[in-house]
Formats: sequence, C-alpha cells, structure tokens
Amino acid sequence: MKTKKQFQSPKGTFDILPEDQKYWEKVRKVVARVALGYGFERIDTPIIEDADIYALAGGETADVVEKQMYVFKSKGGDMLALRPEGTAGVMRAFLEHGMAQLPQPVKLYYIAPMFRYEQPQAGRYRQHHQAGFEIIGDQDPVYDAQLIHMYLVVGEELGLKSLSIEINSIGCAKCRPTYRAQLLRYYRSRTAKLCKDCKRRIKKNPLRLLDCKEEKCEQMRVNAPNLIDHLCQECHDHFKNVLEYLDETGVPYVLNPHLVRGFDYYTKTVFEVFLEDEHIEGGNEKTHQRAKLALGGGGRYDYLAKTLGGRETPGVGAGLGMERLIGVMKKQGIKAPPLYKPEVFLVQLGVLSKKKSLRLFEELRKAGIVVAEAFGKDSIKAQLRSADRLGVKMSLILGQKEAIDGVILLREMETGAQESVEMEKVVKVIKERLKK
RNA sequence: GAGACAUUAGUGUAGCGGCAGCACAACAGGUUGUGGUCCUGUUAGCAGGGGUUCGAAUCCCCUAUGUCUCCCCA
Repeated sequence: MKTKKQFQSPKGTFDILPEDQKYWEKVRKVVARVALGYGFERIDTPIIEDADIYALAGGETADVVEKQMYVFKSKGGDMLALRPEGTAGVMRAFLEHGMAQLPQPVKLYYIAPMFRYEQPQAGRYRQHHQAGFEIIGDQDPVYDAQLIHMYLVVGEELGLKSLSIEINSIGCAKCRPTYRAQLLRYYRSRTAKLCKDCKRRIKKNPLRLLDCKEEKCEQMRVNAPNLIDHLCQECHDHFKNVLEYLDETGVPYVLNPHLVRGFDYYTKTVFEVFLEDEHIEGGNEKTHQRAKLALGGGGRYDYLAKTLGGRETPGVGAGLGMERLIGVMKKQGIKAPPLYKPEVFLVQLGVLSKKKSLRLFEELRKAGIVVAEAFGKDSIKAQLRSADRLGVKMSLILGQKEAIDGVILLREMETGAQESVEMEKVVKVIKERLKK
C-alpha cells in the first residue's frame, strides 16, 4: 500500500516536545527573574513587521537583510517580514508608543521567535528563539556594562559553567568612516591575496574583513589598523568606562579587536558570549575545536531610533539564543525540574464508579492535588500499571463495591498497603499524606 | 548560494545484491478486582521518485530532510 506524504516540520524548524518543555520553562523563568531584578519589563511585539524597518536598521550590507529575511507581500501591498531579530521591532514600539515620555532609560525584555532564511545546521535554525534585553534612552556606558553583567547572571542562575565575554568597540559616525578608510587603504594594495569572500567584503562591508576565518586573511589582519586605536575621544572614553564598570562588577571579559556584528546599527560597544572551548563536548573531533558558537551577542545602537524616523535615542541591547542555551545546559548535565508530576492516581472499576470518579477527580484537582487517571482503560491492571509508570505515591481505587458503600481504597504504592477511606474524607486524608 | 556525509517501526539499531530482524516504547493478555520483575501476543519500518538487475534496504541518478564545512549568525 502506498502511504501518503509524510509531513514534517518545515526545514530548519522543530517541535519543542513535552519532554523538553522543562528546559524551556527553566530558562524562561530565570530570564524573567533576572530581567525583573534589573528593572526590565516584558514587551511582546508582532512576529511580522514592515520589512522596511529591517532594511533601514540593518543597512544594505547586512546579510540578514540582504538574503536571510522572509519577506512577503501583505494584502494591502505593503512588504512585511518575519522578524529576523528583536531590537528593531522593540525600538519601533518604543517610538510608536512615545516611551520617551517615560522615565529614561526604558528597560524591556522579550522571549520570542525569530526567523532567518538560511541553511540550517545544529544550533542554526530558520525559526529560533531569543531572549532579548534592551535598554533604551540612555547612553551611559554603565548600561553597556550592566547588560553584559546580566549575561553572566543568567548563566550563573542557570548553573552554566565557563561563559566568556568578548567585547569590542566599533566606534561611531565620527570615527568609523575614518577608520574604514584606513582599513581600505591597508587592504586595497593587498586585495589579490585575500579569499574571494573578503574581496567581496571590501566593497560591501569592510569591517567584516576583520572577522574572516581564512588563514591567509587572518595573517593579513595582524598588521591591519586596529579599530580600537582609531576611536574618537568620545568613543574611546565610553569604551574605557564600560571596561571599568565591568572590572568593578567582576565580569571577566576578553578584548577582541576583530569582533564586529552583523547589523549596521551597532555603534560603540559590541559583545558576544561564548562558552569556553574545553567545555564543549560531543560532536566529532574535527568539529570539536571549531565549535565556538556564540550563545548571544549585542551592542549599543545609538542611531537606530533616528534611522527608523524617530528622535535620536541611544540604546543598548543583547540577545541570547534559547536553543543554544538549552543545548549547553543539556551538555553540562544541568537538570530542570519536571513540570508534570502527579501525586495520586485514580483507578475506577465499573460503570458506576467511573461516573463517580469524574466528580472525585474534580474535587481532588480543585483541592490542588495533582491527580492522574486512565479513565479510558477498564482493567485495574492496566490502570495500576499507568499509576506505576507515573510514579505516584498513592492510588485511589474506586470499585463497584466501594462506590455503593461510599468508600474508596487508598493504596500506598511503595508498600502496597491498602485501607478503606470514607468518600467524604478522601481529600482531607490525601492532603495529610502529601503533607499539604 | 557551494561542497561532503547520512536517512531502516515512535526511539535506538542489525542487515552491505537473494525471506527486513532485534531491543526499548505503545497496546492487549497471562481465568474472579491489584502495579513494578517475568512470559505471550498485537501494532508498526527500508525518506520520496526514477534507473541498473532474474532479483535492490543494499549499486546508480534526481528530490526532500538532517549533520558537517564555506557563508552568516543566536
């Protein structure tokens, strides 16, 4: 017989199954707790936005905008995009709702799906989730540092080991063009020796030259002008302050002068969080060394608001990849508490007791007792087997005889000891046994 | 967008040109109304499509998906 087409989740997407939900829940809880602790309030923005906000925010060179966005035409004719990242949408909401009228800065966080059209691999999906933090309305370097510190706190509260922060400053509209020109001058005479991608980068996004992993390009970079040495006074001081604040809170960081980020809107501080290499386990030997996936990244974006048509408003933000975070948790053997753990199992035998069970089930549930059942099964054997599988402490057995007498059997699963309890007292007795 | 490898029941696997098997899970039983261990049975699979061959899970081609590089990023 020919089977019908087997549907599967679209390429690069996945189902978060019940067995994994506890990890998600744990991360969500920690993120929310840390966020609130630092004065962040939650914001949820639509999954779709006007495609233009990403085009404007990203600039023409951002790869995400260039070829990784899901863009489609809305019925009215506007171009919409599935959001590839969170910051632009949050800034749009900030401007749209006049949040500049609130005491500044405004701190917002979100946990939301993001979409990118690209070739999926482990840790890279077409739909992934980010926990994001945005601090809008204040340019003080203390907030850059606070955000980075929060990364560490989230990591700590999740029990993660060996997070490391890489940080850099990419300057502002004043100093970056000057630097870019110098960088180009350096590279232009050496174009021939670069890999083909870097040849493209020279034209489109010279800063990305710093990021290439090709060996010949890495060598070339050694003598290339350094971004940090070419910051203007303001950016220099800002960056210095960020580092000082980080020192103050004991955040370990590594300066990485080659760190640049994909979105054009970043200014001054940029940073990424990694896992120390030696703690990445699994995978084969080859991938072992290379596997240095960023858990998250972020930076300052003082021009974004203006780019989107609002008043100039400074901001700094960071995103954490939920899937990657959970992946690391699992690798490091971090446990998450189960979300469903029934305490009592209700067994019913016969038509009358099945009916009576329904009401008892409600009573127990309302009393806050987590009660499981297998009403669809009629044999006591099968029901007790289910009870056993669920690992309940007690089972309640309501047979025909008990139903008529107004009692119920209470079975302690570990010992197998059973006793008869009056129906009216069941809830109370169980509560006592569970020490509720 | 380019390259490499992979895909056998829900899961993990064996079979490498000659009968598609095993384990776990699920479901039903092992005489009356009692779980875990044990036993029996049932359900369920060669990713899809072509080709080579007397014969294909096995060899070849195409497609899809996954994993890994590149690219880029969370």
